[in-house]
Amino acid sequence: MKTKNRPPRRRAPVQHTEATPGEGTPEGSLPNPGPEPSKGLRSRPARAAAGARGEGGRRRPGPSGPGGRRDSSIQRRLESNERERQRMHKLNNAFQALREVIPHVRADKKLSKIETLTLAKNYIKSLTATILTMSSSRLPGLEGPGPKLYQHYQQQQQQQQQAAGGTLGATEAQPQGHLQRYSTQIHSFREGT
DNA sequence: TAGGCCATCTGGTCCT
DNA sequence: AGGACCAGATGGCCTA
Repeated sequence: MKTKNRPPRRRAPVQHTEATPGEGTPEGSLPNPGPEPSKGLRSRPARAAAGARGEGGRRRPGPSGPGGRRDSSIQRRLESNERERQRMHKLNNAFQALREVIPHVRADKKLSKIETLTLAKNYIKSLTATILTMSSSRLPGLEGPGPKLYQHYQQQQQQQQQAAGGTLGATEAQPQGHLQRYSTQIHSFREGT
């Protein structure tokens, strides 16, 4: 496993799309839709030139005709790109928030996304097991062949695993239920109910 | 230099 | 209809 201790990289949005690559539109000559750091974005390094060469992004199969897209189509694409960028930024923020709450050994190294998810899953599993074990051990009348609550939990896990074809971690369903309830609560609070 | 990770673009599909 | 979501493609950056 490699170390990934590097400053966060950020790329400039490639604001192009109207001209087909190599079709006479000079790099960066596209209409700049407003000032660069618009829409609350922090400054992003310039990389606008890349787009005209088809960098970062699927190449279009070919020019659908001379001149490329219509202006309205270009505008929609640019807006869509911006939304996608924002969406990915939000996703990355969520990853960062997750990194900050999972304890891990390599505190000096940034966890990759896959590592973050894997650790989070295991962390939740261990916490769940701990809670169940502790709570069942403190409940009266649960002596006998182990904590019944935990047994029930394990049974659930097995059933879910079978239902999912054994490909998914069984614990996914459990936190989602909690999230669902939490989300419902948030909405209730917002609406003052 | 290869491989891992990532940001971005893009078109398709789903959802509201 | 428009936005969100998704997955493929591409290239940059970084480390071993």
